[in-house]
Amino acid sequence: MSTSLTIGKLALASNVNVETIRFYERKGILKQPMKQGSFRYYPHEFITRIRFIKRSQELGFTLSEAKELLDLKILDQAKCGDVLSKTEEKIVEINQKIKDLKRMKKSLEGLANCCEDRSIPLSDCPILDCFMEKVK
Amino acid sequence: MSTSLTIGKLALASNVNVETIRFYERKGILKQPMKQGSFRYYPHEFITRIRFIKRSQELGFTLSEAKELLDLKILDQAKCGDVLSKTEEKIVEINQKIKDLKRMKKSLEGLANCCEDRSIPLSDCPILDCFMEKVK
DNA sequence: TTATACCCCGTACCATGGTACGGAGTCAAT
DNA sequence: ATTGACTCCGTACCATGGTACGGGGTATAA
Repeated sequence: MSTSLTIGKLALASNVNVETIRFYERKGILKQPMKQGSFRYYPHEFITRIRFIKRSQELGFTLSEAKELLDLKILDQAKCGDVLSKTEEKIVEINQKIKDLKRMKKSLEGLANCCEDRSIPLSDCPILDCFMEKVK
Repeated sequence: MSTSLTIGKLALASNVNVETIRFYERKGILKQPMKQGSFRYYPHEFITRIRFIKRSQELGFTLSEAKELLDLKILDQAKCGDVLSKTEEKIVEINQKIKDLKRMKKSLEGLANCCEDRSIPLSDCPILDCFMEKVK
């Protein structure tokens, strides 16, 4: 039927691997589509769903978080605040990650400053001692 | 012998799991220690080595990168610059990650601003449309 | 000497996000 | 009707960083 896509067409249209779609189904992230015989047939809406999942990943959500968001989107029993809450939690999480990375970076920079001459033997250079300094 | 540690004592002293030490050995991150019979006996130096690995992880290095650093440290054929290079590469990598996270954060914040009333139904709220906006 | 705490090894399992493969079935066009 | 492309399912495998388990051997102290 013209309104349905086989898994291969869906994969092509949403720019993912066929195996990825099957993987998402096994994980319950995409719901099982109608089957005619043994073949899956997807409405075009699934293209949007897969793009939604990919977009969620780009925004830092895991697949199971993407599933939660998609469930809200589909079931449509949800309030705006439900998505907003998840978004705000993710922002907090990202802020924490940025903080951690900045701390690492600072330590690494301090470490790099331990060494003044790149050519001297490691044993005569304090860099590895700096490595073992306590975390700030 | 008093100068050697069994795997359990080493694990205790370096604050990791026994299984973790065996895992590091299988992965070649820690070299095989002397064996008396079938038992592993570790010089105290291994405590420092494991702490070094853990510290490397805290600084954002993967286990295989930690192995490379540890190899430099142990073989001691290395110049200061060898460690410095890896450190500088890691700083670049971390900067990229920070950049990515900031981009995500910005998108999420923009997304959060799409919604003015948390209590309205998701279907009447533009938040999920904002979700599908193109990546800036 | 015997209890028991520790250690051995191999293997399986966890999460995360997929990819790959092989043998069989099916669909569609020529 | 046959071929070739596509799909089916189950399972294994990849990386990353471990944890858990089970059946056996050993070291040590009372």
